[in-house]
Amino acid sequence: MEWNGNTRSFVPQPESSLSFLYNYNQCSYQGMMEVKHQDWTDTMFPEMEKMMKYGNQEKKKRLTSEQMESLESSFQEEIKLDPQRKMKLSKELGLQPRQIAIWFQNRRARWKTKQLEHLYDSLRHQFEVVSKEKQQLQDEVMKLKAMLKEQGNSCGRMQGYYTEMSVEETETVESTSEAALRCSNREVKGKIHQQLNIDEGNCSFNLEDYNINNNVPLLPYWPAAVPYNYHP
DNA sequence: CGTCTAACCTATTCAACTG
DNA sequence: CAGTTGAATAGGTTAGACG
Repeated sequence: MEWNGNTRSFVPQPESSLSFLYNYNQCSYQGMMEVKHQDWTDTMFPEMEKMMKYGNQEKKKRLTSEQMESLESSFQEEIKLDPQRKMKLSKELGLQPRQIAIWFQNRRARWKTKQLEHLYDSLRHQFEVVSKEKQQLQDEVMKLKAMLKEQGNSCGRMQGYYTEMSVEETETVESTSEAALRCSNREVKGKIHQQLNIDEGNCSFNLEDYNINNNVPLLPYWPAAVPYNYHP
């Protein structure tokens, strides 16, 4: 099948009488309805599916850097592809609309994977901070307990009073530190909830919106302007 | 309300590329 | 040549149009 002069090895050129089956993308490019490849091959032409899979006459080609750049900048503007933009890009880049759609689909998948990686890093960092806080507070409680015990021992006459006080104070200190921990945990939970809510498969925002609307930036290492295939 | 269709998703495949 | 990347496929879900 021809893709802008590029070809794929596992989809051999058909006999001319059957060429319409292989040119469904061409049809859609001319404004006709897109037909899913699997619809034709799986349900109507299983033998042809074999031919298409195991034929080895054509080569799968990658997009040119110009095509990639253009698609990338379009993706940065808006991660979803509306039909007009698809047709515009298709004409500009000399690619089939289906190719444009697939590129955006794959690009969104890569974007989401990156976002999850950054979310994981961010949450791990927050967890480390909270754990450190917890340890510090526990150390503080231990120190205060030790101090109270020491005071109790050195003042025999007031022992009963201090012993009583130490229990109360200990409880106060412990409840204060626990409250602080609960507060921190709530903050983290809130952030998790907030960030997991952003994209459950239906996102209607662009990258800029995403960065602005979230307190914890998820793209510090992968800014909108940097293409996904950029490796410094 | 059920059916159809288009667009989307995730998971997977496999050719092309790379170290 | 094994591992990685990315274009494309497979199969499922969902939303909207329509009778």
